[in-house]
Amino acid sequence: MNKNSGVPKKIPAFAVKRLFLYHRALMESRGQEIISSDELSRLTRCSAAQIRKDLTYFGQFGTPGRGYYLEALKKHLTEILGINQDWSVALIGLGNLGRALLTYEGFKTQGFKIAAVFDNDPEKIGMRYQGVFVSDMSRFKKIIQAYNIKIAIMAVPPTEAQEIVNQLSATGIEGILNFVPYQIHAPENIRLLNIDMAIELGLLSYHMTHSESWSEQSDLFNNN
Amino acid sequence: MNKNSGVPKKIPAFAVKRLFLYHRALMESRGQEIISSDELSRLTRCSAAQIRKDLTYFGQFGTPGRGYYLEALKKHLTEILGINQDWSVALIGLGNLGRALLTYEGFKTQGFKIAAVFDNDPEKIGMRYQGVFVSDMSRFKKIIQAYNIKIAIMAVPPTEAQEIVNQLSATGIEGILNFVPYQIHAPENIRLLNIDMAIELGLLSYHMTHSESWSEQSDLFNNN
DNA sequence: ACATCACTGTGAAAATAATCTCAAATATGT
DNA sequence: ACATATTTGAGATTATTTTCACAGTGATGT
Repeated sequence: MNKNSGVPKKIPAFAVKRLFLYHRALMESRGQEIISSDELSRLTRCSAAQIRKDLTYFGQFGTPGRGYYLEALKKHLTEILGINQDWSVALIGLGNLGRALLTYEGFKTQGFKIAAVFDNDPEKIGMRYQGVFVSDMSRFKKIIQAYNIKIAIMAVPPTEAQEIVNQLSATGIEGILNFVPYQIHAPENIRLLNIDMAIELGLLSYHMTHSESWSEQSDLFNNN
Repeated sequence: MNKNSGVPKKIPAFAVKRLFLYHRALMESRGQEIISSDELSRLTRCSAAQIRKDLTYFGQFGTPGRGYYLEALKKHLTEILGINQDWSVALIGLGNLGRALLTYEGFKTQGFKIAAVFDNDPEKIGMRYQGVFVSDMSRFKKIIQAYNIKIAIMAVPPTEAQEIVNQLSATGIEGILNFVPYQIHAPENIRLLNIDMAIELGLLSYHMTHSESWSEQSDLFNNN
């Protein structure tokens, strides 16, 4: 029926997130030709059945009686998740968090490269950090289009965030990874994904004090 | 039936996460006595019905025909989420990300205070950063117990992460907010919550290139 | 006092996601 | 060539979460 025929219709949002987890676990695995869903289950703490089902949303990659060929599966996941292609991203805001994100190794390994940095501090504009030139925010459009940037990482003070998102709308940016702990409203043409570290910490503490009423295998704790 | 009778049995994990969102939106609201689920819906992009249902997991806070008294609801959420109490947390790893987390304002506003910092760089040990003393990791137990710390934020190199988690097990730490992009296995007595910034970025790019096959109102994008 | 309006709280229905099961497929050993 | 052991793939089942729809409730105006 659905043997690799393009992209199937309904893929659970969570399945994709888990696929990234599987991918990472596979990348950490070395020196074996084959890996079974059961082994991968132990590595990721996802059930073997779930792993198999998640994979079948995208095709048939396994060999019954054997398992999955490690390198082949890595390759498939890399393609499915789009990690094979490189992305140029813009970093907006070069405060403490911004500087940390600029040097963050994790982005590079997934093909993300910070190609442009924006700030509105005159002291920083014109400087280079980690080899990347810092531009004034008034030059958003020109630079984002010049580098064909589709994704922005936002780490600015809360008061500035909404205005920046509004401005980004006209630049060709299609997605924003937002670290600003403030409720932002994104225009239609932009996808906004929030990482709120304070909320995560709050969630952890809530969970610690209320573990009884919370299913042990909560998604929040397995898939994040 | 279940009128404030302690904590109800089954609360969806996501409901709690959304409660944090509601709380933040309320904190950003000023100058009105009452707010309706409909107004809060516009602020948070969660449906009004969902807001009402989420709230009723914890009690009845509204007034039919009116809405919710803003200050009273803030207070209730603050209590439910445990934001009224202060938490001392430990920061492990004082690299670029660690330093950014040390100065992150978002934690403070939710009652989290970084009371101890650990690193194994001799250059940093013994120094003060942001007024907090940096200790050697060999002194985990003593310091964590002295400050009655229950939560650790981990931002160390991937190779060290698992070993540190193993060590934390004996210190009284009950929860870890992990920023290390590596599959960590936590012992029974520790709750591990991962924030993988690279995966989030990957998820965003996947979503951008596959928006058709993805429900617009995906949880991953609304509740994070 | 009564009618009207507005909005909550909640059971029921729908949608979504996870788990269970097992037939089918493949390798391995005899 | 056949029996056995293993593991996938996927339909069926179960569980969970969200949405729907409206009865019930408090406020307001006449």
